[in-house]
Amino acid sequence: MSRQNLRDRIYDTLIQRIRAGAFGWDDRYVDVSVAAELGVSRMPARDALMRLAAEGYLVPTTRGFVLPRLTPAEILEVFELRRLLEPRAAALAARAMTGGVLAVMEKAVEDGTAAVIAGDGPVLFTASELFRNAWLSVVPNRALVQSIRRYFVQVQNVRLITMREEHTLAVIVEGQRDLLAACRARDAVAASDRMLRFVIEGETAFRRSIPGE
Amino acid sequence: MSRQNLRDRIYDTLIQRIRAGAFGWDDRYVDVSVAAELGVSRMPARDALMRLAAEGYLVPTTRGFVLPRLTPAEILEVFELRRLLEPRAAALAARAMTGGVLAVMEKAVEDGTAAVIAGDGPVLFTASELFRNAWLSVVPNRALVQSIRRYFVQVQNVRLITMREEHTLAVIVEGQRDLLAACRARDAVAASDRMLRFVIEGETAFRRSIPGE
DNA sequence: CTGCCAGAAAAAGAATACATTTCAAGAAAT
DNA sequence: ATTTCTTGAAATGTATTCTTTTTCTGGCAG
Repeated sequence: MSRQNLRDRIYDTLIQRIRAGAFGWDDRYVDVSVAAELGVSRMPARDALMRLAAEGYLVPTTRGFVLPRLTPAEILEVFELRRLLEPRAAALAARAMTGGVLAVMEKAVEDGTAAVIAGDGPVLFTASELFRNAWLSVVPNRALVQSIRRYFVQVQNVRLITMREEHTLAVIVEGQRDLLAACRARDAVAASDRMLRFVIEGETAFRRSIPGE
Repeated sequence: MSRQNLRDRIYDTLIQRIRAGAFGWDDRYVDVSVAAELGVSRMPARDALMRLAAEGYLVPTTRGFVLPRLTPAEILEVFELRRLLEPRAAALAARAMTGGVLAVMEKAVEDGTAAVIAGDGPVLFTASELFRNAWLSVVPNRALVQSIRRYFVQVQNVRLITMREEHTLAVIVEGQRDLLAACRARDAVAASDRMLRFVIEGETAFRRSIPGE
């Protein structure tokens, strides 16, 4: 769905890169560079960057836009948010689940399972994103989904760290499989419970990975 | 707090107007007009307007920026978010409450009480905002606070509607008074419960105000 | 009288040019 | 050798101008 105006096209391009993890912590986005690379003038690039900053995906510095560097404490704050929002969202999704979305989720779980066996973190990362986008798409509360999406970039950044451990990979796919089962059964309660457990497991794994804790 | 760059100054000016209700439902903000009025060029005005749009204060149309017209369904979605987040936030605030913030809250409740007696909606509106900003400022979870702040613009828009009823005004101040008491006692449980009740009361009042429901 | 089409005007999108700020590297002085 | 000041490059902020898109209006035809 290519939009008409350059601003949104550049926004889409950049956010894809950020989500894909193609953008490092030491890299900087500068409007002129982005504009030159994508063959437009500064203004659309600037608009896109400022929008990304307003949404929390980037932070503006006096020397380019960079990824927000989160302290462990801030990441734990996000986990608290996840505990509050995602169980409910999963419950709503399970209740409103459709066959088409279910199929997408099944495919993602299959790919994720294969990735775990192969020990391939990046592939599992992509599959997780597909899985998540699938069930979020049927949640009948746009405000709730938007809130979840807003912080989820940061969740992905954390995953890139914690997913280096063998055990974590298995936990992720296991959670997805159970959530899929709950959605297939339209069981909102089971979906809620499993999602809460999933978030807590993620938090536990993260706490383990903090050096000084 | 006069910022350095024009963009933020204009942003502050416009958001004040919006919050004060000085901007009507049929009015439009156009960058050239704003720029001419405030004596700057189009770009800072444009940046400010786009930021306001990104934050949900305005919606961009092909003929200027206007106030968002939320459907009742969308507003109810926000109420669901509030039920999920605000009780927890209130609990955290009560536990972490400080004397200085408590004083601000007390002052806001006093002003609000006077406003209810005088039947002055706008003054209560301002007092509510002060009250809310006060307790939010001590919540030790910035991600949570940010999520709440993001949707709160829409809450305020709803309040401007529902606060026309006499009864609603009293309910708001009553809720604030109880919440203040819970915070003073550092009682997180009471704060959580009262906040949940408060949100539900607001939702109920709103449902009543919907014509076709 | 009504409906449709064309043209004008208004507003946003985009590009370019100009100004200001900030960081950092290097030189000079202590 | 270290610190501080100067200077310049890099990046952001602001302004102006041109282009594109959309809407409103007026006139013409059915």
